[in-house]
Amino acid sequence: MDEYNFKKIERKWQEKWNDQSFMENGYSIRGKKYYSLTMFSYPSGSNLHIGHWYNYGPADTFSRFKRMLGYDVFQPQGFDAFGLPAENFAIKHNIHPAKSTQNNIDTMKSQLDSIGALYDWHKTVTTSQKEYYRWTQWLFLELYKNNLAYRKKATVNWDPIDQTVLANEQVLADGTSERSGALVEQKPLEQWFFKITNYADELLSFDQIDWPKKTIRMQEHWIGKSVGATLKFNIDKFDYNIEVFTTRPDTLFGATYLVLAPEHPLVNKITTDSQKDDILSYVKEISKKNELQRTDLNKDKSGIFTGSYAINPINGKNIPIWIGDYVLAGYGSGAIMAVPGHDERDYEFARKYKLSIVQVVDGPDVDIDNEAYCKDGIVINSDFLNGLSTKDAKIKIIEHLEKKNIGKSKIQFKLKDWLISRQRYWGTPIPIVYDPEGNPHPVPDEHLPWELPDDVEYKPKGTSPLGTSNELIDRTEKIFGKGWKPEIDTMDTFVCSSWYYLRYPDNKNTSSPFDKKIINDILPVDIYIGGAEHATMHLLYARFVTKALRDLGYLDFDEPFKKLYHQGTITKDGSKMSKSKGNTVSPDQFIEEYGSDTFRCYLMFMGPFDEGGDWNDKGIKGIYRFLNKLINICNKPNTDTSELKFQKIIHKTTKGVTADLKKIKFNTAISKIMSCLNELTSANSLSLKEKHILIKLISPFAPHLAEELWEELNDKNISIFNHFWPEHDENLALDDTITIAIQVNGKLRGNVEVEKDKDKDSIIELSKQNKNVSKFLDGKSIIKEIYVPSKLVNIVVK
RNA sequence: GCCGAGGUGGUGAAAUUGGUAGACACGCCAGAUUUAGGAUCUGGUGCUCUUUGGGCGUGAAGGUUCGAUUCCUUUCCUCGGUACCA
Repeated sequence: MDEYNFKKIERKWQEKWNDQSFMENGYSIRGKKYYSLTMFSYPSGSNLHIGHWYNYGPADTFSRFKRMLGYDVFQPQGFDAFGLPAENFAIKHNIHPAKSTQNNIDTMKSQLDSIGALYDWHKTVTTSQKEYYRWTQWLFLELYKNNLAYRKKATVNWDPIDQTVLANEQVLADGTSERSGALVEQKPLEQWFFKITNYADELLSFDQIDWPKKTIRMQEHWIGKSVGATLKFNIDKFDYNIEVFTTRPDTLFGATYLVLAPEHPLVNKITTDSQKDDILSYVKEISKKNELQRTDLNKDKSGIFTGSYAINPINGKNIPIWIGDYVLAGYGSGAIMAVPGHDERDYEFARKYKLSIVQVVDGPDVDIDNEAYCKDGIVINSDFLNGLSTKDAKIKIIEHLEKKNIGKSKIQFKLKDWLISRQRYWGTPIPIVYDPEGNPHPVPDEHLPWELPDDVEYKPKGTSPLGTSNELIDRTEKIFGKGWKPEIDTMDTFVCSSWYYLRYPDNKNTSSPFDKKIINDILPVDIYIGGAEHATMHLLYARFVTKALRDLGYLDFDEPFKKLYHQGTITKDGSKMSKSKGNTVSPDQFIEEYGSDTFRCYLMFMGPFDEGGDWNDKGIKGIYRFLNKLINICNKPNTDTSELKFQKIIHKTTKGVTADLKKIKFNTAISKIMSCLNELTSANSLSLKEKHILIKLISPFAPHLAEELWEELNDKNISIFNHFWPEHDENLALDDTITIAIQVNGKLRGNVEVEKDKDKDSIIELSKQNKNVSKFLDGKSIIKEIYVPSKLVNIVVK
């Protein structure tokens, strides 16, 4: 090759790879399936950013490697095309979202081509197309018919900017919307939910999957299982009772007051007249505060006495009932029994309001005058529980409570059902209609897809845009009868993405979402590569949907993604790239200057794939030099047989690169090839055999250049990716001589080069003779001689 | 606070059953080539000293060991996640 004309080469091979007949030429399917998936993207209309490249480029390198190892690699790509940005864009520019989305997809697709990834484009999906959302609607109806989708009035997270409801997962810790940044409000509305809580326990089992530990931890934490008991407290002078959940029933004798969440329904009913004013103003004050402000109260809990007393069921004592902001309405029953002696929060509250603290657990480092004792120990001051360990006391008291019918053991989850309705336009319509009495009915199959109407007023005004569509209303009445009304909410886009990986393999099926046999053959996904930010949303929803469909008989596996890998984040000057910070780096100028192969290699060379790194403009040059070096080496004259030392270098490199690639260690794999090329520069000539190996080693990293060199030096019409990955010859990969390090008292004093099978004694003898070593031995007595085979000798002297 | 990951040259980083710390690359220095610059090539490049050699060095302080980036204890810092879940 004369010069590295990457523009020409890259354009040429991107076209050829899109030609299915070329890619099938010489390719025999080798029977081992490999489903390699990256998280599909939202078609935004602007160019690909570094994040896309850092996800898709390395993932493609791994897929190509797997293909060359003989796997039948399935690597699809598609578009998560419903969602707010398209709708907001439509509002702003007055373009129909369907149109702008399609434009964006076209741009995005050609952009994706520039990465040069081997995508099975004939298996693509676009979630906003009716050919796809028809089956998202099917999914909804299947769940609905099987009691896994339901409607209820709920206090929900309302985003006042986007004018829609958000899932809990979309509300950030500070109480703002993940999307719009608005402070989220609480609003009671009729909403659709998926019953993900039915699967809470099974979702906690990660036995079958190879996922990053931190992601598993996050899901565990999100699901939040805790084991304890619920118990009922009667209220003195009232006919109500308060139910609480506790993980420490063993400390019931130490419960000295109850606390209700300010929103608890009994608050109004049990507040005594003397406390009414205080309680009302407190509740009012709390309700004005948003989530952020309430969390900020962290350090300073507040509360008010209701004036009423509950009766501790275990000892009959009257204990005051308070309301307090540290009790959450949304967890458990919204009420707690406070055991200040053995709970930090209750302790703090009790101290502040001078409530009594009773110690009921004893342990080695108890200091009840200064802090709560929250550890296990021996139960005291608790009548029949005295002397038991807290563990045994739990069992015993639950038995007792159950017998007396005042409590029972209970497992509580933090996980809530998945709220899927959205008051927005650009999403999958919920295929439900209401009869004149207001009862919901599924839209029958023959009317699916239940199409998204066109004649809507997009502008958000607090009710769903679909409500403005005359067509939808007419359609509903025409099909179902006068007085029938359509559901006007659409689905959360996470519903679309919860099953797209099931649709790829059978994307053109018009009679079902997918063929069971096809799916069972190719799923689960063997490797799923994407950002860690989806840990508790998409990845949890997808697991739920897979399990639900399994139980409904549509597929036979338990988990969608066998192996999960999170690529790291590429930062700029130490912080995340974002438009608002103005620190984004566009790949375009680097592609222009160095080409796509160089760019993607550089991303992989920067550091470990799962750690990401900080972007530096300068380093990319080294990769460009490296690829040019490869061209120079391939340009060297051909000989029949390469010199032995060069053969050895290449086999050693093959061994190392293969091992690194299997471990997804792209950075070290590339550095090994670099070292290899550095050594090969001194060769006057090389055989084609060695050149072929070299090109293959680089091919997953720089696929365009490799194809071009391959075409030049080998098969004219068969892609290098239809050939097998090279295997190294172990004998050639090993060195004949090895360098042994010589230490005296653990300090390096010299080296000695020996044949690889030299015996221990003669190596030690040779070491002692080393000039620099011997001077550290003079006049000393040798205490110990340590020999680490093929590594080092350590002589210990005194 | 809790959970997870991490801290190694001027920079990105290598180094795993504990065995030559800094591979590979950027940058920098010197040389070659060039009218010059750029590009390319060759050599050097952890710090330091009394430099054919030595001392120090993987956030800090201890410990185990013939030998520690690696194992143990204590501690500091950074990043990601989470946040009163009873």
